[in-house]
Amino acid sequence: MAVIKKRQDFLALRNARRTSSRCFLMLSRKNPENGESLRLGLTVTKKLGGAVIRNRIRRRLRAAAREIFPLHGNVGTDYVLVARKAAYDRNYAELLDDMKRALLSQRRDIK
RNA sequence: UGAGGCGGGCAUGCCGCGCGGGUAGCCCGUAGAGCGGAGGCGGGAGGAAAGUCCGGGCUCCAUGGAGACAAGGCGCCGGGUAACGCCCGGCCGGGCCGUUCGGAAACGGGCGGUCUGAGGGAUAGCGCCACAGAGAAUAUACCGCUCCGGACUUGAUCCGGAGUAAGGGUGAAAAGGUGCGGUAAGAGCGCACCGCCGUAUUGGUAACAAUGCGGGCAUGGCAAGCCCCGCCUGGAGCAAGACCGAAUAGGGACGGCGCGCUGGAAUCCGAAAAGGAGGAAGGCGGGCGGGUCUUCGCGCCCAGUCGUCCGGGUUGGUUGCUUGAGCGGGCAUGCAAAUGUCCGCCUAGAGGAAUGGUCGUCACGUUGCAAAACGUACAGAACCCGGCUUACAGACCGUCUGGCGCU
RNA sequence: GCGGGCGUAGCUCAGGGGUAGAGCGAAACCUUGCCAAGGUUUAGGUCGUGAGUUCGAAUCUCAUCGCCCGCU
Repeated sequence: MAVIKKRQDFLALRNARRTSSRCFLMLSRKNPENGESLRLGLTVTKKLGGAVIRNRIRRRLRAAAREIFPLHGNVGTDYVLVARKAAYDRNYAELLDDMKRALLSQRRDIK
């Protein structure tokens, strides 16, 4: 699972399919350059808090993505998660569940 | 026993699965490897990492000297330090407390303790000091006080003149204070004490202090108003900078055409010291040279365009990148900050950026009979140090202060 | 990383040591058959917060909080 780094790549997702959840907003877009792998980008804005809070949110989302994406993610797709405040202290099991639902929802849209 | 102040260090630990970096060797993949994979091993945020308020190191840029100006900062003295606006010690001022002396008291002085101060200069100059008040920096006669003259209504009267800063009142501030003398009433007018100014001596490295002598006192406050004096400061910042290096636009060299003013060399044409072609060096002028200006120098530039050839910068990669004014301990010097010396130790180096979830256990706190539940601050390195400032749950150690209880 | 600016009435802003102001808005009244416009009057302020300098601070100084902007 690769990481989206460039600003341009993030901007490409601006008008993509979006699925809202309590902890995040998920955006996804088919990217033919990816081949058999998928890419993930995280957006955690300064609005959510200081460095400590932002780091924690980033880590939790990343840890959850490591578990869920290989099982339910769509190959050859760029995903971006825009974090929301709830990601800071939401129960971890619920966070995993949210992410799974979001991915399945996105998959259904493709079909 | 329970509070508060000050100082010091600590900042839940352990285990398993994950995450990022490193790694001698081994195994697998591969034609092979310095590449990739698996496992093992070792290590992985702070006291403030924060704010970016100061001071440095480091790196690059800038042309060298002299002078002036500007801008900004600092400001008692001595020491510490790489340096500082920081730290330590002292001086002086201010607040509070205690004690003592004088006094009827108010209050004033001495000594001690403690807290605290952006603490040079206000007789270098300029400026400001609202309102109130008679008068506010060349001080000032409103009510008063005193004396003299006059009036007639002969009195706690009125008018005029002179003297007077002791009293009233205003104000943040009324131009030394208190007391005695003195006087028409008063006044440093005179005297004593305190304060102030000057000066000498002594003590102290010094700030300054003590004492003597002289001076009736001339010198209101504000410089975090302008300013004066002394001292300091070149600019940018690791996105600095270095190396490797795609495409495309741009750069350099050579040649052609062409090129501010002046100047005219070599060379060529010509028989020629005539004339012509030719245009170099130099001069002048202009521009740039990291705050500005002046002066003396210095360096670079004063077109472009076409053709040929050549090497450098942006994306990316590598590096800078962690051994350092380092940390711990002992000893010595010093009141201390700190310094010296010896021994030991190596403790993050990421790059859209590593620590999350959870099981159990441990510590503390709250709730609860208990089981247990919940909570554990402020907060995340980004080149590195020294400070300052701000945020902060909790418990620990040392020290000081007064309270209550017991002996 | 480096640098700059702002914070004053409900809103937009003046005031740069001496009693906090203007415009718009709000409220009441007048005017009108009613509304608008117009007129008169009134209320409304920890001057972001905390210290310091000063007799006196919105103003000067320092610290702090929040917001905005620029350069690389």
